[in-house]
Amino acid sequence: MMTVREVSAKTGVSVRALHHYDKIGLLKPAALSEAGYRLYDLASLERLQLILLFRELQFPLKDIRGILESPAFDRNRALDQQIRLLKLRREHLDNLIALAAGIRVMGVNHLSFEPFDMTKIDEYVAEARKSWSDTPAYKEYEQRREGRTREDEAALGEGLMDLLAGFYALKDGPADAPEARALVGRLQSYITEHFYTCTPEVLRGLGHLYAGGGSFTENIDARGGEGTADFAARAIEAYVNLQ
Amino acid sequence: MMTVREVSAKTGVSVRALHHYDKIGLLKPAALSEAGYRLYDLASLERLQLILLFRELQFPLKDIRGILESPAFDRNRALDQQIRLLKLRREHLDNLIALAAGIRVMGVNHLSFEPFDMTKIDEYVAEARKSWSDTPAYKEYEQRREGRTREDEAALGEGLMDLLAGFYALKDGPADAPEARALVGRLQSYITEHFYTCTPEVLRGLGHLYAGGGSFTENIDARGGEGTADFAARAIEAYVNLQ
DNA sequence: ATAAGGCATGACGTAAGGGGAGAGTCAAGG
DNA sequence: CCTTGACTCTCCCCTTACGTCATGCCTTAT
Repeated sequence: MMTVREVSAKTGVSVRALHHYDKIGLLKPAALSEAGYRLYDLASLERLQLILLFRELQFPLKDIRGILESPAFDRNRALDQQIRLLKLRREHLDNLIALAAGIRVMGVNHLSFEPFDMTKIDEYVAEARKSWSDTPAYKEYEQRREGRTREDEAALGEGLMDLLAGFYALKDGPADAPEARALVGRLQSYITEHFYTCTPEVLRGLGHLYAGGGSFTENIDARGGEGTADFAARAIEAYVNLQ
Repeated sequence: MMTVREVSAKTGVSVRALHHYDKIGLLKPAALSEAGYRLYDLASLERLQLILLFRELQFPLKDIRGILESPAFDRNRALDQQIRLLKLRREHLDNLIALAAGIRVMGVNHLSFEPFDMTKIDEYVAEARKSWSDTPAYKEYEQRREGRTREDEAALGEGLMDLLAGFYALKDGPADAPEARALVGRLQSYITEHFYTCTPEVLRGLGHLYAGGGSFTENIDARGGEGTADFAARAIEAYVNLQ
């Protein structure tokens, strides 16, 4: 667990920015100390890395949050888009270099504004953004998120984590045990009720997300116990297959 | 003469941005129509091109204004710096591409924040900025500009242009005629009084600027008449050489 | 135990415009 | 001559992503 200053030193992100990211819900600390100090873990760093990658491409922080929390989020697809965008911007820079060099040698007469044209990049950004936010599930999620305060959100998150932690007690039984299936059912209802309509497909996606070895896995295991996320994923898989 | 809309179409800069650049004195229209419409000419476009080049590198608009108006401004030096900076940024992008690709194939375990590090670029920017603003003449100029309103500035600019236009009447005589030398003297006093201490060296630099074929030349000739800027430059040269 | 430094919250400031209101202006057609 | 629609002007408030204090608690080393 690292304090703000340590994270800042490791990542180059200012302490103030971390405060900001916390406030807008983009990067919440993994825990709070007794005194209310923000404490971050490796999962936080991982998420921060992705945040910086999107930020580097001028994505609005709100969008980054939306993307990272999207039920459709797929790291590899996101990275592929990032790479494509970065390459577009590199091309853009090449054009600018050529322009500057052109002015340098040809003098004032060389008037040209195409190199400043960002429409291609902007279009790709818009397209990428749409590809993340255009699913009905995401729109629903966004909409519901509107009218909630930060406390509401925290409480809802707690509720979700509590449900997930419940898988720990069952993790030595079969993934399709009645208790496990019941818990998955409650999970699905909870998500549908508070976040977005949780279809079997979405549920299956969540299962993969939970067991994927990333920050979700860590957070869930930190709450329930080692293996919780993995069992939850298997229980979800079994549940969906038996629907 | 083009209206805001036309400039916007040609350059991709929004109308609102042109308003903004006008308000902060970064790019004033070449003229105003009867009704107060902003009218731009080729010299405006030329200046706008440089503005965009600096803006692309995240220079604050205030700094861009300072640089373009600096008595030490040298387009070629500026362009060389721009090219260097653009290349640094391209390197930065290359690093980011490598990082994204690395995460893509190596998964979550690949935690690294160096590619986000901008200190090298920031340092070069700071250095470049200093190289423009660190001359005593520039500092003086900046300081005097502080306490003036937009009207003050416009009036002072008018006064300067009036003086320069005065060279037109003398342009068929010798560059070192007594009238020409007197006018250069008044020009020097005017600049020293209202802008910055106009040493002979600075004066010579201004002469080159006026006759360089850029926006200065055009503006001066538009005010005085064809050949005004060129004669002014020659008169200044003669004046300085005879000091 | 006392000072120094880290941390928190809150309020305000900033840059570079965006967006819209309300009003004047210009060119073309009826 | 008048109207209409497209432009333009000047306020003025809004936004994003933080920077910058101010003020006060927390923690740690001496």
